[in-house]
Amino acid sequence: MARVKGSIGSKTKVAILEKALPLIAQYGYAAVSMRMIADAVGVNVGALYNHFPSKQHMLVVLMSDHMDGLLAAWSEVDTGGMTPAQKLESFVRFHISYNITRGDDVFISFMELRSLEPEGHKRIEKKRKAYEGVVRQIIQDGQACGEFHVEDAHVAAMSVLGSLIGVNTWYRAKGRLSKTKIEDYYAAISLRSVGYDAEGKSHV
Amino acid sequence: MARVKGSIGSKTKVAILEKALPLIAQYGYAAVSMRMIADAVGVNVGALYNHFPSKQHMLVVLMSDHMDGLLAAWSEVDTGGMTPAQKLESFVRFHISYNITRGDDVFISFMELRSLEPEGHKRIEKKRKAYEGVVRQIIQDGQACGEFHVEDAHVAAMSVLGSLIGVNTWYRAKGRLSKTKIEDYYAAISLRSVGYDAEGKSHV
DNA sequence: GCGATAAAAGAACGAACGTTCATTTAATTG
DNA sequence: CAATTAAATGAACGTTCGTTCTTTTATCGC
Repeated sequence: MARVKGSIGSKTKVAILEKALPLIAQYGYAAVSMRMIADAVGVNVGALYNHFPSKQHMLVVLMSDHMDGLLAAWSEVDTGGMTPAQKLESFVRFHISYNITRGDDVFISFMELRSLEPEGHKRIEKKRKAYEGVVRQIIQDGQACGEFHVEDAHVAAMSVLGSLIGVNTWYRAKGRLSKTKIEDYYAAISLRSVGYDAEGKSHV
Repeated sequence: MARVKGSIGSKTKVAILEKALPLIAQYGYAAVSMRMIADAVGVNVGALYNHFPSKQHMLVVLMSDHMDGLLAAWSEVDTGGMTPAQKLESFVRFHISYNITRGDDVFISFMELRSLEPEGHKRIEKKRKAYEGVVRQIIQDGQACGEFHVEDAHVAAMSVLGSLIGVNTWYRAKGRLSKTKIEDYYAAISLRSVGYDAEGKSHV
C-alpha cells in the first residue's frame, strides 16, 4: 500500500501529537519509541517523518504548544480590578482546572524538561519561567499592598506551584473529591500559605 | 584482562548504585544505558550483572533503599511530647534537609515510579504511602486538637508534600538562599497552609 | 483528465540496547 | 602451596532503536 484513502497531512500531524502525548506522559519520552507512536496513530513509522524531522522535535512541539496554550488560556482570564487575593484564587482555580483537564500536557512539561536538548530546553524554560512569574507577581503585589505576609515571594510562589503541580499525581476523575472541591480546598490552602488573613471570613 | 587487582564485590555493588543514581536522576531511567553506568563506575558492562540480575532490579534497589532510609531517618527524629504544629515543623525541616542533601534519591523516587514493573511498583508505592501517611497523621492530629484548620486532611497533606518535593527542582547550593532560610520559610508556609494560627507569634 | 504533488507504506540502515557466556585472573581458603 | 571461589573482561547474542529511502497511490491544480 501507499497513500491511504482520505489521508490529509494536517490531520495526521494533529493525530500524531494527540497520540504521542499520553504515551509520553505514561512511559516517559525516552521509553516511548517512534514505532509505539506510529502504532497508536495507525500509521507506519516512516510516515511520522513526513510531519516531524525528529523525535526530539516532536517533544519540543508538544511542550511548546502546551506552554503557549497554558499562557494564552491564563491571559484570557479576566483579573481586572481584582485584589491580589482574588487574583491568586483565580489563578489556583485556573491551574487546577487546566491541570485536571489536560493533565498529560502539564505532566510532560514538568517531567520532560531534562529530555530536551539545549536549544529546545532554552525555549521551553523561558515559557515556564513566564508562568512562574505570574504567581510571583501576584504574590509580590499582595505583599506590596499588605494583603499577603510572606517571608520571600519567590519561595512562596514556588511552594504554591509545587503544591498545585502535585495534584495530578494523585487526582483521579472517579475519586472521592470533585474537581470543584479540589479547587476550593487548594484556593483556601494557597491563600493561607501566603499569609492572607481573610478578615470576616473565618477559618474553614 | 580478567578480575582486576583490589576488586571486592561489595565495594563494586555500592559504587554501581552511587554512580547510577545521579545518572538516572539527570537523564531518567529509560535514557540511561547499562553501558553508561558501567563506564561511570569504570567497569565493563557484563560486570554489572555480577551484582544485579537486571537493570529493572537495580532501579528497585535504588528506590527501595532510599525509601527505607528516608523512613528510618524520620523515625529517628524525636517528636515525643511535641504538639502537631511542632511536629509538622520538624517534618518540614527534616524533609527539606533530606531533600537537599540527597536530592537525586528523592527525585528518582518521585519521578521513576512509572518506570517500575508491577511487582516493584507495589513495593515502592507502599513505602511512599507510608511517608505520605506521616504528614496526613500529623495534620489529622492537629485537626483533632483544634490546632489546625483544614478543609481536608488528605488534600492538605498532599499539598504540603507537593510543595516540598518541588524544592529540589529549583534549589541550587550556590543560590540566593541558604538551606536554613529555606527550611524557615517552608516551615512557616506549611504551618500557615494548614491553618495554624500561632497566637502570640505574629505574621512574618 | 492529466501532470504535479502530497502522503503514505515498507524495507532497510547502522547503532545501541539489555543480557549472556566463556574465559581469565585475583583473592581466599584449607 | 594448591584448590576453590570471587570478580572481572570482552565478545557475542538477538532486539529494538531513530532515521532514511525507494516505491506506490491518492489528492489537487490547471
